Amino acid sequence: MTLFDQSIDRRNKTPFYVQLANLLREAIESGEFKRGDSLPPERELESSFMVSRNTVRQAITVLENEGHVHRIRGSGTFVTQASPNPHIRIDAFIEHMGLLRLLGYEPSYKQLSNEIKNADVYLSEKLELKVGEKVFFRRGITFAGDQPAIYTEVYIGSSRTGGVEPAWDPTNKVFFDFLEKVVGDIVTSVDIDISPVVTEGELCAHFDKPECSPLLLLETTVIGLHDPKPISFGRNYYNPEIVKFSALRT
Amino acid sequence: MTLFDQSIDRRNKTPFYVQLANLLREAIESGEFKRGDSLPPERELESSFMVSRNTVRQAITVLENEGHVHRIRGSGTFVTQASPNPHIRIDAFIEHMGLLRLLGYEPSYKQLSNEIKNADVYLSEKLELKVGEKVFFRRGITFAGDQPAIYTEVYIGSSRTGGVEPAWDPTNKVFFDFLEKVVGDIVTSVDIDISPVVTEGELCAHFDKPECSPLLLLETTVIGLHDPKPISFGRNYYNPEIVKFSALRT
DNA sequence: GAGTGGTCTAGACCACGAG
DNA sequence: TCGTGGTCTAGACCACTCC
Repeated sequence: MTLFDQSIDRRNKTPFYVQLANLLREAIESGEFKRGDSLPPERELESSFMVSRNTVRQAITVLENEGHVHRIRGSGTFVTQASPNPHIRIDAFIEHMGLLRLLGYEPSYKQLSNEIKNADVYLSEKLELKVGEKVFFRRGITFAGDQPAIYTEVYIGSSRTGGVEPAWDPTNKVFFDFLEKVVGDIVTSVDIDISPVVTEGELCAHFDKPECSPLLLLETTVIGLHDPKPISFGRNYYNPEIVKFSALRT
Repeated sequence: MTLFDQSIDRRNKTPFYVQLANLLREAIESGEFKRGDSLPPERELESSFMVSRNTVRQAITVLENEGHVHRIRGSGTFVTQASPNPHIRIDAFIEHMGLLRLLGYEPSYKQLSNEIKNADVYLSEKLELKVGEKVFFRRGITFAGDQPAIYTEVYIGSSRTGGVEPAWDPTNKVFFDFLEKVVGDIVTSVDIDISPVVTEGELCAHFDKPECSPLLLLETTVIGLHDPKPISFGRNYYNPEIVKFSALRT
């Protein structure tokens, strides 16, 4: 089944450009187009798939943003890479359970505590609220099988929940869904600060590691749609033996 | 000078959508549109700036990819955030000297060595060449003022340079230009693996830190246009006190 | 129902790369 | 000079949100 044996399903509600991007991606991943090969020119795809050139360009843009291809004006569109590595794109919008499942693990979550705190100076800056204001705090460990993979601390300002204590429903495993329900807002973006840290104190026990083992810390600020104030601030410590992150510069 | 006081310069060779994106970005950064505000609807921008709606959409897509705005179908386009933090986007295409300059430091580079090695198994996989094949190796430290900021090791397969030893011209400070000249290829993308490590042995001396201090390691594989084989593989250790990375999930 | 962003078309001309 | 991707236009209809 090569690329041109297939076509766009015009009755399918999936946008044409998404369908075409999928076909092209499959052709790349199946090896029909190898690294360094050029893709068929846009005008050829246009006539072959009976769509407008803009639609073709939209499809190729999808692949470009994924890092599958790059375009050279005057020359063509070329297959970049496709190094299938067991790494998670650090800019991917994925929550912890799904992430570990993607890496082939059986994930589980163990809650360590769930309390009400008062915001200190650092937190008040991160969540844009007053020092001393009530914040809901939850922390826990996500396991990959029986290995501790991620230690998480999350803070949610009580003003964002209307003062209501967030009820974590264990049947609802998707953190962002939980967050959206709790604050009644839609998550639009997550700011991430990346830093390396070492295990010390409590962290050693959580990760069952000696002192001074490296961990990756991602500090996440979740931004919502309706209220410009951050929805939550969290610290996520990743066991580098289990969760490996990657990025791509193009 | 508000947004609608300005217009697109049609004699300017800068694409209209770039000009419009710049105007919108300035309006956001100047505070004319605050976080959570909605941008003017696309059809209003279309008529105000006398461009087609596609061009307006292209401009807004630029801002969206930068994380400045996000779109909600049926509602509008909203200013996300532009948390002005002194962090470097990890997916930004910037080399070390420019990066440190951006952070307000006076950068300098000190070469530690420049040698020819034979590829070990790990390198042979990364550079896609045979074990034992000749590789050029260079390592050094980039300083931020007088503080060590980045320790770098770079490997370039000798087959990619035609066997010629790369001559690092100290007047040419931009690494990618150097790389492109050396291998006669165009850099198209850089794969990055992100991991936390701790100082040990030689690294302690390079960074003037005690053992077990955290460092961020970015392993970079540089991909070129014409030859699908990687151009270079490098290890970059960042002092987290000086270089802070961020990412954005949208 | 009115207004918003999302998709799509069928053209056009320009800028660049390579032969 | 020719083929490529880059930009741009002026429409059209759909899907969704909000009133």
